[in-house]
Amino acid sequence: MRRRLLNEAARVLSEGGPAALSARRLAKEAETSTMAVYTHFGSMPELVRALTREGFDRFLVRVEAVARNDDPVAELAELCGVYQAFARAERDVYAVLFGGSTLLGFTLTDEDRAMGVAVLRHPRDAIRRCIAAGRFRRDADPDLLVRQLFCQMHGLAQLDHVGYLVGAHGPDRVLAAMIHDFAVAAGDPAAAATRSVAAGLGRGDSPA
Amino acid sequence: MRRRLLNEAARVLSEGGPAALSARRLAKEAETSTMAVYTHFGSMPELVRALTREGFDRFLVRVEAVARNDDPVAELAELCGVYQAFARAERDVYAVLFGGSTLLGFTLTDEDRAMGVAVLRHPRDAIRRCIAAGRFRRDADPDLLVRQLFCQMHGLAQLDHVGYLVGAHGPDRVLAAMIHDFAVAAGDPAAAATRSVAAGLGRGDSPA
DNA sequence: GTCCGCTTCATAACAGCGTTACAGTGGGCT
DNA sequence: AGCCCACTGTAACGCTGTTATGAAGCGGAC
Repeated sequence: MRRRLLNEAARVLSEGGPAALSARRLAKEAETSTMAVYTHFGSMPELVRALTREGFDRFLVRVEAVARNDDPVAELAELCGVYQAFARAERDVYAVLFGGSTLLGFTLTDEDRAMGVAVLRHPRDAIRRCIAAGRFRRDADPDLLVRQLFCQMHGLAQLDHVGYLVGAHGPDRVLAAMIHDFAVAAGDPAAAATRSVAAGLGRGDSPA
Repeated sequence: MRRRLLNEAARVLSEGGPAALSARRLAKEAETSTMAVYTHFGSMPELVRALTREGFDRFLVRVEAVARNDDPVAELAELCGVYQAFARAERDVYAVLFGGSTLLGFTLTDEDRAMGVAVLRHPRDAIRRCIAAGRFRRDADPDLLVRQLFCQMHGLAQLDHVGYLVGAHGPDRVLAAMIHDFAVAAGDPAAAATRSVAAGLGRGDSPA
């Protein structure tokens, strides 16, 4: 029943948006009563918490699927592409994980956020390899840089979601430019950055 | 009454957060009945819309208060500082303006978003002056760059709000680094960028 | 002055929400 | 068999946004 409630919750959320997620709606979809929510989760916010944990897991799976290769800048670009692809594929879940969406009063705990921070290990390692490979400056600070990149990726994902990135330059164009400029500012030659970004974003699922 | 309801709404929102904003609570605070909301606004979402319009206005006032000076990169940095200061001063309003917060079912219309996009005119003009002054590359695209900067500013503001920017490097450090790297990638020499960012963020209200 | 019309507000109600108290109901273990 | 415990259906409480209804006040016309 627990599994079934979570599955229905994910389905209702993706099909009907955050407003459609209610205890009574869930009970109807799962062919049970609202009590099932309280025996298995305790409250609706706790059910949402379970949803976020699965969301973090799926996010981590995508990120870990990025293969290590001999061009760390391309690898970093691919990680960014995966980030955007996840944000688009699971808009409403992403909004809860990183966008501050409360969704029935649920708010992230420090422990929840730790799961999000844990994902940053991968881009930070990629940045370290960029430094080791001589692409980024030797005195660059991976911890600071990964935070900057995190802000850029989240800002892009959410502004796109909310509808602010319409017009001349779409989100894909902005994404490529941001990664390119990020690498250049970190020390990568412009031509090399252009090549690696194209290679990284071309690999795997396009965020489009 | 209309004014009074809006004032009380802004107060309740800032004091009690989004969850505290309800028609009955508003009616009690403004010493009237819930009907007042419907005669003056039609619905609660429409009242929220009125709140957002005032939010956009206050945002624009802050941005327009940034004085033009002979260092366009510093001016750009100051604009970024003002952006962060506004996001922190009016967290919940900002979350509705740019963060996709629904707040009683309200969602932005294209017209609403146009008010947000209008604010971007100022940083875009600053970027143009950076190009004209020879600080940024002559072939830089202001429209693309301002979108990149927008993403960075929003990502920083919201990740800070949600609580993801704790630890070694706080939001102020990340902000300075992002603007610096943004300028460097656009063509500004690192030393000049460092100086201008320090000057721009030092001016006016600190985002801290 | 008196009446009309219009705006505005108070009361009460409806449907929905999360949540809870209570009364089973079923299956597994002794 | 008997017992216990996890589970669930029903109904209710207090909250939400919203609406129907009626009353009150105000401004202008005659």
